[in-house]
Amino acid sequence: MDITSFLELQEFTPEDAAHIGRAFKKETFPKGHKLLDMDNLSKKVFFVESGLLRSYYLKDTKDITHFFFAENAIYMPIESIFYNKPSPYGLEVLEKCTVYSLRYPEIEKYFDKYRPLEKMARVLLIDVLHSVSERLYIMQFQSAKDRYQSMLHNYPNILLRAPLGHIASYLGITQQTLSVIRAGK
Amino acid sequence: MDITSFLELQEFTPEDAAHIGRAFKKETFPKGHKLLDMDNLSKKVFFVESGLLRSYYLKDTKDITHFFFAENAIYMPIESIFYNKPSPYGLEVLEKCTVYSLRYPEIEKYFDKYRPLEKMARVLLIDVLHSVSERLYIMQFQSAKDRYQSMLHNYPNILLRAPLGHIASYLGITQQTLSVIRAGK
DNA sequence: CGCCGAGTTGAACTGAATCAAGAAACGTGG
DNA sequence: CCACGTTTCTTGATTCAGTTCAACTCGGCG
Repeated sequence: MDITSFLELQEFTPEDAAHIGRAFKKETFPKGHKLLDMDNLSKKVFFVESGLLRSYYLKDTKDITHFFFAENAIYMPIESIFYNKPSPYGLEVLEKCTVYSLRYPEIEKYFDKYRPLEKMARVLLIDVLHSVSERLYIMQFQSAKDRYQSMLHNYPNILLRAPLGHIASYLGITQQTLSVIRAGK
Repeated sequence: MDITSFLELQEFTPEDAAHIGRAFKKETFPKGHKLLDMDNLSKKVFFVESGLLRSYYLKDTKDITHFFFAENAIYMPIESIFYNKPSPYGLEVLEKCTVYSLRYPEIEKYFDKYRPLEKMARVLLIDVLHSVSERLYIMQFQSAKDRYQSMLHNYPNILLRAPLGHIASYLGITQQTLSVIRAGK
């Protein structure tokens, strides 16, 4: 879905949606491309039209997947945007993707003119909080197998599209363990 | 610290701080008192002047501490406030406490009149997001001993004030394990 | 004095990590 | 289209951190 259609679903009139949508830059990137490096300060907000991405970081020397972003997902580096600090997370393309991007300060300028935008920003923040809270719960109490089941339930499509190693680190288990689980008992 | 003094630290003029502060209800509760029951819908926002509280929920039949709240902390049931759903968390007094409370919809009414309030609400949300993210990281990668050390570093005072069982469930380990860790070696 | 909740300690068990190979799939160039 | 290296995935043996279960200690308090 393109960004204008997406905005139309968020209480914006078609005209406003089109106008805001035009402010974003549309780009296409190949598999393997790094949209953001780790420990970089960028205030860009990304909207994914198609494809698959992941945010990641290094724990000791291990590459850990922090989150996956597929169609219609939004990624924003909270640290950099609101605290003006480098974000520990990099952003990498797993499947050739088309994304829209715009720096947050530019978006902020539209807040006064387009009222639903500010609400949308807050809802987005709460959604992120929500998914992190859910993740915390899953990590704290579920066994490796249960975590896999949770993911199967919440993001079945990603399971089919992302490499096993990335999924394992996202779930906080080793690739070997995930392989065993997937083999089913 | 009383709520008016707290607000004065947040970009409010003393007059505005006093005015907003007066809208809150100040109450004192004894140890053991339940301010909120589990699975209840309440939109109250709490500011802790003194004492210690914890939010908690039941996992299977086990009582799990979700978070501790001490002096100057703010608690708000995000689920109920923003999604109008019952919150799974209860709120219990661990040490006799004095708290201020006001329903979120009332606070919202002040948004237009007192501009910094909206920003404060957002900063608060981001702070919560921050602490949950940090917690997720700790849970995902730190050993039981490291988690204890993290808590010793981040909230040394709570370690001294809360019962061991509550701290253990907060850290996602059993009381026995925590006891062993604390014994050092 | 004996009870009660809170904390400690130890033995046996277990889920998942680690280490170590090997099998499959994938893509790139000849 | 095949050959080769690289990346991805599977499988098994061993090890270890943390759980569970169960008994025991300690300090209040009726």
